[in-house]
Amino acid sequence: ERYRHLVGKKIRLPLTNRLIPVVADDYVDREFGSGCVKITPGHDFNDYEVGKRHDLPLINIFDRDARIISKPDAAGSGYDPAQALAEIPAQLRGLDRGQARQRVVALLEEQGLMERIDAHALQVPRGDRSGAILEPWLTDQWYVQIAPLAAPAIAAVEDGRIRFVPDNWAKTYYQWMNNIQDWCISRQLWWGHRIPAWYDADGGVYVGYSEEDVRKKHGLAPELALTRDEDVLDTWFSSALWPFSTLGWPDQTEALKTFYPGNVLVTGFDIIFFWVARMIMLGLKFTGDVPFREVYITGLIRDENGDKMSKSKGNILDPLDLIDGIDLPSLLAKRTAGLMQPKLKPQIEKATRKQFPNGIPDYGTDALRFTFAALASTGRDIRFDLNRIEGYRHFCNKIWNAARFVLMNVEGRELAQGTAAITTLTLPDRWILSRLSKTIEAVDGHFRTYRFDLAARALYEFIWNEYCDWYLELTKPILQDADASAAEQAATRRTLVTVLEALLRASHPFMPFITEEIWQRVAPLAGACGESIMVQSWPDPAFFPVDDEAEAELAWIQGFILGVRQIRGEMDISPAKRIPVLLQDATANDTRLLAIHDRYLRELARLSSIDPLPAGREPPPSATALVGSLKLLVPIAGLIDVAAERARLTKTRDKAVADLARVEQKLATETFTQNAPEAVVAKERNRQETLRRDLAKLETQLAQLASL
RNA sequence: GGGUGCUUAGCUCAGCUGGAAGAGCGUCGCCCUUACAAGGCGAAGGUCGGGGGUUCGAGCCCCUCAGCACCCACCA
Repeated sequence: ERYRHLVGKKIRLPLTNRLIPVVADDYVDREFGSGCVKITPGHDFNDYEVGKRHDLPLINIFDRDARIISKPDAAGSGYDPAQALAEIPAQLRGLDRGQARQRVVALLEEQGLMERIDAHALQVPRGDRSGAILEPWLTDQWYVQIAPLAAPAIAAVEDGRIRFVPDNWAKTYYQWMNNIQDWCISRQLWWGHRIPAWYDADGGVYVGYSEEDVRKKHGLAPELALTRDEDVLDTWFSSALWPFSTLGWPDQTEALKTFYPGNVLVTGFDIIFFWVARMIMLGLKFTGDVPFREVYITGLIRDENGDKMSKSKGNILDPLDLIDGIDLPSLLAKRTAGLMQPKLKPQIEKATRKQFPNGIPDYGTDALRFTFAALASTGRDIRFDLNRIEGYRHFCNKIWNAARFVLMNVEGRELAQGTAAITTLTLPDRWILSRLSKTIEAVDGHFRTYRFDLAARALYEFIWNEYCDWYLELTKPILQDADASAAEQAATRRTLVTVLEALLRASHPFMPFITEEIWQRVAPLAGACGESIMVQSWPDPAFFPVDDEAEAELAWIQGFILGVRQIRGEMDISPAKRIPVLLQDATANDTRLLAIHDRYLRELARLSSIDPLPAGREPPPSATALVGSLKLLVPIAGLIDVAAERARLTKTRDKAVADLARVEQKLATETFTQNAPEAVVAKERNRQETLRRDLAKLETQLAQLASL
């Protein structure tokens, strides 16, 4: 190696005249520059390590304002402070670091020692708020020895006394805890818990709860002057004391005994190290028990670009602004106020103008809250999308309107009471009660597993797609039909209210305000009493009968109506126009259901008539839909375009052909029929049959169209 | 350098123990049908990042490659 002959010798450092040793170390990249570097163990992390390996002295040349020292400083070790000062050229003393660096270069040039200067990019640490370059500086700090705290804290998660939800976060926790360093707990800030250490004039240190405690503990004379350490505790040390700050300690207060440990801690994954782990360590240390049983870890809200929201980046969304709305000028002012780096202001303004050209509309508290619940899936990033919150504002509106419909139809009218409320239930009543029961059950389950997104979705789907889209529509033929019996109408009204009241209670955790508002009017009709929905019990799924038969029958009705609607939609037939429908191949069950439920089909599908195709009669040219084996025919003469219907049927046929081919191939594979569970095979067989049947009907229909 | 996670419809994301690809928003048609046009009805749109493997069967399990993100960093 180039410089091997120099290792072990000493070099006289220019400017300071100090003799320094030449050492060899892997840290230096020999390919870079001269392959040599001057080491400064007192002011660089990497150099500090090198210095430690070669036993170099730590020399401090900065004061606390990062100026070159102008008087002896005790910081550092292995070198005489007075000599360190003496070696610094007089014209550098007291200079700011930046100026000092330039002066050093100038001095070297003056002395003819500068060969050349090459520009290169180097990585210097910067303060993340101010952007200022950081200078490592040797100081005395307080440390907590971590190993004795960490071991029990690791064990507590390993043996299940603490459970992370989702549980893969335990890995993150272990990763950190297994590699944890001793903890520097002293901070040079003016706000915080002060370090409980006192010094006497000779540098003696005494630690205790208070000065009084310290004097007693160490038998110090009252006249001995003590000064308390100026430093404060690390924020996370103080935070880790949270259970005790709130419940009391070191005394075993009543509150501590009652409420410690808590059930669940809710926090973001970025806080696992900072807060969760430290609370566990200190909790175990001081009480012997864990501070909580479960830790529910949420994702982090990010902006539309996926960036973490932060004040200094100016991409924060204030929840209040989403609730109440904010105009653009106010939003701009808010995002650019008090910036640590004012130069970012134009950039932030530009981005804000682009993203919110009209400010932010007022979405309301409920919409915001529901949105957060819906977004709380198991992922780690949540990209905040205003479209989502807008959608859920519409959902709030939907509930409001549904409630209006219910109140309009129920208030001041007769409701079924007692057994009549059960015995006279219509099919839609039985169906919606069954669906309600299952929905609550599902929401219940999702709450238990902290899947607020799935719980929110289950409610959303039930309320919008089942209660509003189907049930409310299905009540209209009954409530608005002069021929419907009073008993039926009363039962329907009862069910409208019962289901609404229950779904309000189920939705209340997600949408506290709108549910309360509506509940106040609905509760008396539902026979519920109480001051507020807040203190009502959670709906019990067992209270609403599950009725699979009703669900099956209603599915048939839906299939029928959807079939007609599809024809209508594809053929561009006005929803207002009533059309006739003919039926072919009706089974006994089809005929039975038709007879009972005819009114729902007529109204929801907007039909003028429903007639069986007389036996032996050739069907007229029609558009077709299948409900099971039942064939719906909408005569198309003068109504629709034959080519369009042919295209539509062809598409359906092609899909059936493809599906059938796949199923048959599957069933032809011996290994499948041998190895797959019977239920799965049976399902495929069933599907094969259905597809064959449908396909036959579709082919017939297509042939018929072709003959036109 | 070590670790963790992500990649599914134009966008934002679900998809539970492997058994026929889903939602919202957006798009395209038809509708102001007396709860709701912030709405109703219908439709289009995906070779589940690439490649291998295990399996009768893979969005899901294993390996590998690519891209992205985050955490820790004297040490892993």
